[in-house]
Amino acid sequence: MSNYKQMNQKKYKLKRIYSQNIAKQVDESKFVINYQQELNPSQYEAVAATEGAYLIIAGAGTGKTRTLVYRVARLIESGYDPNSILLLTFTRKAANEMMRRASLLLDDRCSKIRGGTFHSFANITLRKYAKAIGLNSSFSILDQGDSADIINLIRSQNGFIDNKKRFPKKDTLNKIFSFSVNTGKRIEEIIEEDYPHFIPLLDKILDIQKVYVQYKRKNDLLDYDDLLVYLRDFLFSGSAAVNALLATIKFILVDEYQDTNHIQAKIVKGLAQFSGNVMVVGDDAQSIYSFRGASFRNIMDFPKLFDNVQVIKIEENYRSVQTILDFANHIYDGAIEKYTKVLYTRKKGGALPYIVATANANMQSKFIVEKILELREEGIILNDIAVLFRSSFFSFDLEIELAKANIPFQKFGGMKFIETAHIKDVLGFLRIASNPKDIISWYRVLLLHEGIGPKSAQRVLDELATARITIESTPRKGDKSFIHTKNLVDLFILLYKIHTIKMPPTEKVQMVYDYYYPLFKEKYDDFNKRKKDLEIFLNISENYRSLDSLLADMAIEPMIDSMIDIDATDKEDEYLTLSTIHSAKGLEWHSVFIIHVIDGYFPSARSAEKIETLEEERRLMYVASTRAKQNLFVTYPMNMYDREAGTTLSKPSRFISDISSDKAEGWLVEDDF
DNA sequence: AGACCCGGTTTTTTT
DNA sequence: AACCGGGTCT
Repeated sequence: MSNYKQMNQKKYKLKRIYSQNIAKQVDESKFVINYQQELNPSQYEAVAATEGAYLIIAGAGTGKTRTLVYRVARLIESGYDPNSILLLTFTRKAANEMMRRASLLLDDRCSKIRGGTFHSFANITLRKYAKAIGLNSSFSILDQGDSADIINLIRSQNGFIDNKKRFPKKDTLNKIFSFSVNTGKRIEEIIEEDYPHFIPLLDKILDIQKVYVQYKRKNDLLDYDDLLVYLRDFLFSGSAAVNALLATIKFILVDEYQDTNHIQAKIVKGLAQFSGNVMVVGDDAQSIYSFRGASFRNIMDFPKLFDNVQVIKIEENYRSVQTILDFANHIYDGAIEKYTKVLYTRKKGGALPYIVATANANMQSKFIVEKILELREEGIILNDIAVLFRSSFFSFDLEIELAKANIPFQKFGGMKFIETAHIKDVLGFLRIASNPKDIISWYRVLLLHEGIGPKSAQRVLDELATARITIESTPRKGDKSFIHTKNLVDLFILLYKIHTIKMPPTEKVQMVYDYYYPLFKEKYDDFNKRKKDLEIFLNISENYRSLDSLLADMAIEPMIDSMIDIDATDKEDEYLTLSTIHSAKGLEWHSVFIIHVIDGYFPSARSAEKIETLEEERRLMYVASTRAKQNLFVTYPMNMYDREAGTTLSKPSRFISDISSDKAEGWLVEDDF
């Protein structure tokens, strides 16, 4: 690069002027917001920073979001173009929330910054610069299930399976491939470490991956990992297109940096490779995504990524009472490797967290229902209460009890709206309309029809491949093609219409709905519950002007959860939150219950086998406990049958079993509830 | 031959 | 509860 050469020829050394120093000279009175007064000193230091690279280590509840929000406002107040600020967050919900808060703080300019997840930013960027990258700008995005379906197709073809040996399932293969990309580990290593029983099948597994990669290339398909990989490669391609992109981005802010993986770290590096203006915020104690290739070491390695990285620690907790912090600190004390200091708060006192043992799982549910009603009597509304759990299915029993007691709730995590079979069915039609080469969707849609199984579907696909039939034109009468004999004419007419005719996406969805409804009713016994989801989808589609953007959004950020388990009471604005701990990230409640804290489930028996996974479970428990502001209830049933191990689990989680009585109060719930 | 049904097996966590 | 594989029915 020419710039680089010039620099080398210079005889003198460039010295960076630290932004801190500049900040001190800045006349604070020119700002609308009184930053110094509204922030604590370390928050202020982070907020006042302008140029340069910063690592903000911010413990749980220390006002991390607040800091980012104020920094955005201040950059804009300082005169920087909102569009030159890029805020990368973990979910789009988080990004929207920050922009909303910044707008309230300052003004509407704050909503004009660029924000989103790594994946959504990749999606937009790759489409915009598709030509320079050598991609088809209307590529489709594969979600996890789509990837697995393709892998399944490959797996069942080409004689990969011989019936004698057990062969990895589609989800397993998908996981292995994805983990390989996200960690940079070779497939061989992953198999040896985590799936030693598949070592004899290594060659076949590698072959499947090869075919999978080719398949994606050929059909303009990108899975989640590809989005990141293509973006990274693009950023380091040195092309004019990259320079054009980077010229428009002056400041990069990254939230939840502890949960990024090495590709995302490279992307951050790539984005700030010229400007060096980057601020990442995170907490190594809250790193809970290593299963996705995230490494808490990433945050430790950040200072190596850029020159003169300044590290700012924010340690005063504003969320929880001291007793809860003591409890959380105790859990984290047991960690093998730790970097952050102990959190402190000025909120002295508070009740001790309760550790509640119940006779069985149902008793646990009943206790929680009872306690929630009590809290509500005390004036704590349901929105201030949450029940958290390690795995989505832990809450099944509780959901039944809540329904019995008429307590409205919303569940987060677990089954996603978009992953429900009926929504995938509808999307299938739309995806064919958008990309007639989408074989997976064809397959799915064809199989919905009575009398069409894998073989007939394949015949239709063959005829499509040879263009004997096509959706570019309406099927004519008298045409003797396969679709007539199998009565698929109506399907082809529908697909022809939604593919060809110009109309708003919502009208297309409506047409699909009308066609699909009878099939849907036939396919699902519980179609009445599922119907709600279809209506919601119809509503969502009204917000879109193009089918492609609807489909892309559905693949990347389906923010809506399935309504199957939720009854009508949920339309009320007061509701209890049920959430996986992962989905509770960054949130807080007055009172928090953590359920199923029983050894063998949390930590799970599998994760207890390896130090790294066990440590991650510990951090997860830490994240869960630091969500609470005032009350924390940790509950466990003393009698849980574990099918896998064939034993009965009864001990509390090892993370809390040795806690002293000055840190938590033990309770026992007896039968006579 | 191919669609459909049934029963045994296996479950984190998410973009 | 969903998935896979095998067995049965049309």
